[in-house]
Amino acid sequence: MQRKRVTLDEVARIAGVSRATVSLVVRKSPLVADHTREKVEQVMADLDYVRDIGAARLRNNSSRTVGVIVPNLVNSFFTEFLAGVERVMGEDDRVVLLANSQDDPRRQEEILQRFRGHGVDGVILCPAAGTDPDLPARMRRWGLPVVQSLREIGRDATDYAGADYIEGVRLAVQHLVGLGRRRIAFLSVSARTSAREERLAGFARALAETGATDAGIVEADLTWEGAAHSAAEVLALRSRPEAVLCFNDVLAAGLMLGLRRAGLEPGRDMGVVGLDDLPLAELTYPPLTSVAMDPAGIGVAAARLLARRLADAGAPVERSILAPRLVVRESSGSDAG
Amino acid sequence: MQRKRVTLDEVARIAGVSRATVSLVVRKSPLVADHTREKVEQVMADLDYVRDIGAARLRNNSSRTVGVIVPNLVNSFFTEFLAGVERVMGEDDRVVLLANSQDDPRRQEEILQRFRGHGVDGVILCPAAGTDPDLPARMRRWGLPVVQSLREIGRDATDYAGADYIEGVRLAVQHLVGLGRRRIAFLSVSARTSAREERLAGFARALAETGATDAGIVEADLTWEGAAHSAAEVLALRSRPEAVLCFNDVLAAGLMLGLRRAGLEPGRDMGVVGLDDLPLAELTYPPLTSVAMDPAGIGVAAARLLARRLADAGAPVERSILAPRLVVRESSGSDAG
DNA sequence: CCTGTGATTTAGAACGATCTAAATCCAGCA
DNA sequence: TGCTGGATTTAGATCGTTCTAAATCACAGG
Repeated sequence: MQRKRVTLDEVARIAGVSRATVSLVVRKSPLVADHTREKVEQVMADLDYVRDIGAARLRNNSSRTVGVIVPNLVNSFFTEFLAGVERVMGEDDRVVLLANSQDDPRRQEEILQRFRGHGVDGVILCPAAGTDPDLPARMRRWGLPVVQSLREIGRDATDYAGADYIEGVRLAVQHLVGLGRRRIAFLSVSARTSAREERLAGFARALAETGATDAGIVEADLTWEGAAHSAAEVLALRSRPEAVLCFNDVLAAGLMLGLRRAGLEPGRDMGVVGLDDLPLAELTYPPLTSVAMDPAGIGVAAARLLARRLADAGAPVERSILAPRLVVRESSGSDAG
Repeated sequence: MQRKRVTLDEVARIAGVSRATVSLVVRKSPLVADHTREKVEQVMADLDYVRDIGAARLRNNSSRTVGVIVPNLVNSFFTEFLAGVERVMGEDDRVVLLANSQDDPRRQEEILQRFRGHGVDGVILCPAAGTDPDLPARMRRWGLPVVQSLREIGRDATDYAGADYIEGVRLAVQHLVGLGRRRIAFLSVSARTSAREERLAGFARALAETGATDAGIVEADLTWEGAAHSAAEVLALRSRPEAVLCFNDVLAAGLMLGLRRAGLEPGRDMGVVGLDDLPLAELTYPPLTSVAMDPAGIGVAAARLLARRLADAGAPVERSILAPRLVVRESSGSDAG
């Protein structure tokens, strides 16, 4: 059923040149004479020739394929990230192999093996929570270039693209303190990742800098339902917080729902700030104050880092950290309030 | 720099058997004797052998790779769809090549050529608006199996997985009419796709069935900002609608924002119903009544259809249409109101 | 001890490209 | 004419796997 492929050989035969010459034309080598090139290109167009990249890779070791592993696909943060990666790779005539680790290191391992089997040129990895710290070293042993992104295992083990979470948290805390809300709680997630640690560290540091008080740290599942349920826990904290800073916008939106169910008005009775500034932030009620992390930009940066590493395997390890930006809406409460 | 691959040959040499035998072991053929199999498997594990799927495909024509083309990645509808596809493919030890057409037929064409070059076994396509109706036929000529999903070019040209949009719209209209809201407007998108046509057709049919009146059709960009702006247009319709049915939840959320800006209370002053039931629907204020289309389930169905077609190229064309489910929240207004 | 049979194993040719090294072409010059 | 050198072109090996067809093995039966 499968129609037989048009091969270099056929093109060569019909164009009356050798296979090697056609190969040179395909690769746009300057070695071929103009009239030959034109003739060959004409034939390729006529026959609808499509170069078999797998066969090419077998010989020259470049599949123009990169793998991307994200821990989930429902949080639009990762999706926008992915869109950024995909755009750059597409421009560069590369193709993205996508896989979802579901934040499970075992699945992640299987995926990596599959990627190896497919001969990917490199991988952009957002490591699953609980990933073996040895992974970057193993990948190096495999000869598989990798860029970590959004999260990180073993600092400086590989190139890395992310946002400055610490600064992001600082912006949020400063904003709240500026509004007069000094008792601040943090709504965190349970999955242990570098992103979590950084945000928590940033929280502690920002409290110290601004002199605000730590009203406590509450953990929730990374779903809006989980966050909604945690509202009770937040309200039961020894010293009732004046504001809650949330690990991300999904949690923040869920928390606001939970607060409202408890009869409170987010923004007025309790300041709520998210992190990430997903499109969602604008649509909640009240609109959510958040810190934009530009996931698409991070994706672009990660893709560029990988492209650079593929071009030069020996380049020094590089980190690309994007600056966050505070987006004030209504959920943090107004100055007057 | 790139570590040399461990090949079948090496494994064979060390295990003291032939390349062919190792190949049989890799493919779990029942032809090899148990003690041989064990010996070879041991060596493979020791050497960390990874089979080169590209080389395999070159010989046997199965890359265990499928391409997926979606028109965008920011709408979480497509992401959940993708997650469903990815899950099934992963279980089946296949890998997903992802690409984003940005609803541009030219980009889509480039992507398809790239996929062809990579030797994908098949494609799951959500055709870009404005795709040449001839595309399915061309793909057939290429010998490239395809399943269309979510949208469709040329009914019955290929396998198709989607939701019953017409029924979904009917559910929504019936619900609104049941609440006593009989003058209903439709907030649509501008991009011409089969999804749009179906929903519009469903709207007309549902109006006829229920005896509700068509308050008009308004078009917006497929962004929440666009929908927010269109609120004015909705309010200016000759006969002011009692409810608005929206092409999807993103538009519905934006519309509610626009209505509130105009001083109206969605749900009370104007019923709003979305389609798709994204996670977002629960987080808007008021929570959005919507029709669940189960995008992940559609993704699963699409993947299964493709797997089936790959197993049997001659199978009859099949359509897999999921039933929608109305999810009543508050934005449609209460019975009492 | 030879032969037939089913169970295993294998040599060697594919697959479709790229690479290397060498061949051929062609003008310019002695 | 014959030689030289740069510009083009090419033959043939090669990448890592699978396929085909045939070889080999082990053992039962005669």
